[in-house]
Amino acid sequence: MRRSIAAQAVSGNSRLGDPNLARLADPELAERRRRQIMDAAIACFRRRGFHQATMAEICAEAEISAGALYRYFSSKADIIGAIAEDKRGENDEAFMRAAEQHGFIAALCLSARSFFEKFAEGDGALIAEIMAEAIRDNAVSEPLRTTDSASVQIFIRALVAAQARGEVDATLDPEIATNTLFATLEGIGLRRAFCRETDVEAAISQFRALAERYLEPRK
Amino acid sequence: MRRSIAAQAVSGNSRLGDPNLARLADPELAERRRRQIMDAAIACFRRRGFHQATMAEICAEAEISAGALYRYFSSKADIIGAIAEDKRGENDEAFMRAAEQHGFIAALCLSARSFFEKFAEGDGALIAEIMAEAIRDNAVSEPLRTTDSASVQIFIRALVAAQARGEVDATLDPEIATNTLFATLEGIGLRRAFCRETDVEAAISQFRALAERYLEPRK
DNA sequence: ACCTGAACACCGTTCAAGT
DNA sequence: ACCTGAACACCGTTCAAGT
Repeated sequence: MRRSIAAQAVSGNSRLGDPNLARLADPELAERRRRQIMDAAIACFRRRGFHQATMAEICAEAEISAGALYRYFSSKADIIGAIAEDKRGENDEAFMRAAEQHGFIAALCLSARSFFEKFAEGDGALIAEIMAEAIRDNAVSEPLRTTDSASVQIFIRALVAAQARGEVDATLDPEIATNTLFATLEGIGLRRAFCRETDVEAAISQFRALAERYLEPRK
Repeated sequence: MRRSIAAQAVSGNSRLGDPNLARLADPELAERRRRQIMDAAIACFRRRGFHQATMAEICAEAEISAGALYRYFSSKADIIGAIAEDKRGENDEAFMRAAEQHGFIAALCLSARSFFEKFAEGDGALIAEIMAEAIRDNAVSEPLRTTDSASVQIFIRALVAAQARGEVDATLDPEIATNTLFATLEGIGLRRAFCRETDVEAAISQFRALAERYLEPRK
């Protein structure tokens, strides 16, 4: 998902304080270069993984020199952080519409599908690597948490609406429940990738069964 | 958890076919050296992470030369694989006893506690890195899956017993339910590490609420 | 300002030489 | 057989020099 420069400026941009990147004159060129490098890096990371892919490969793929790359990203970890930040929130709009039209659980399963499809396409290890890098490195996780929070807020709103409709148990704390759902989604995706199970439909029905029982109104 | 040489030989040992390691004469020395290297690596990985820790550091910590290390492990990934394999199943015995005495869900929360404590102690990134490495590299994941299967089998047996007692919904498929519980455990641990939430009690109650609702008998 | 690419520092792995 | 440690191949990052 491409994001406008305005959107970049609004959300937490970890590069603002970087002295190395402070003297970029043309913001449009900067955005184009970042996009160019990120696209190249995505291709390389998917092919070989974050730690296997080399900066030389990314430079070749982006048709740029190493020196130029480091004008726009301060490190390899910075690139993966930007990629992850960019990918999050892609499905938020689709989720919101689906939640209004088909209910919370149906919308949840729609998000689950697009998430599980990434694992089936072989992005599982990359997602785990991003996770590891984010847990280890605050510089990676901080901007990611900002984006994550935005998604969580959207899901919380939809969950509260579903509780008001009686679709979801009203005694659940909306924030905890949302975080739990996000956690189970990631957990199921990672575990299935670990077990080499690539059936997306099976993953969705596994997640759906869990979500339905968790969210079901008690009496 | 230290495992006997016999146990090593029984479970899937990925080194058997390695030509480099074929001519180890004294199996007792080999086991001692492997232990020595793994303990040193655990210390280094915990301090600095899998990719940050260098082989030189591990060699220094283990008081062994680089050449000697490579007699017992074929690569850095091989070491993390052996560590992960070694750590799995540590709690299986404790779980089994607790399941018989205090019921399935209580035993589950006991396992959850020791798992979440690892995250609180700062092993979250390492667990994610092991996950990533296992997803990416079959040589890492194969022995891990063997150990994982053994744990799953134990939990399945306890789950079936709990279903027979009416403690857990009998319509749940035991294998799917067990895998789902493992996935949610990992997912909650990783997500909380990502969010920098280190409260173990909160993690357990989050997991317990999910597990209780998921497993509760329907009518 | 923006870029290039050689140079630097470092790290995983190997291998000739020693006991 | 078991070990050492220098050497090798490679990679992330920097920086002097060019436009």
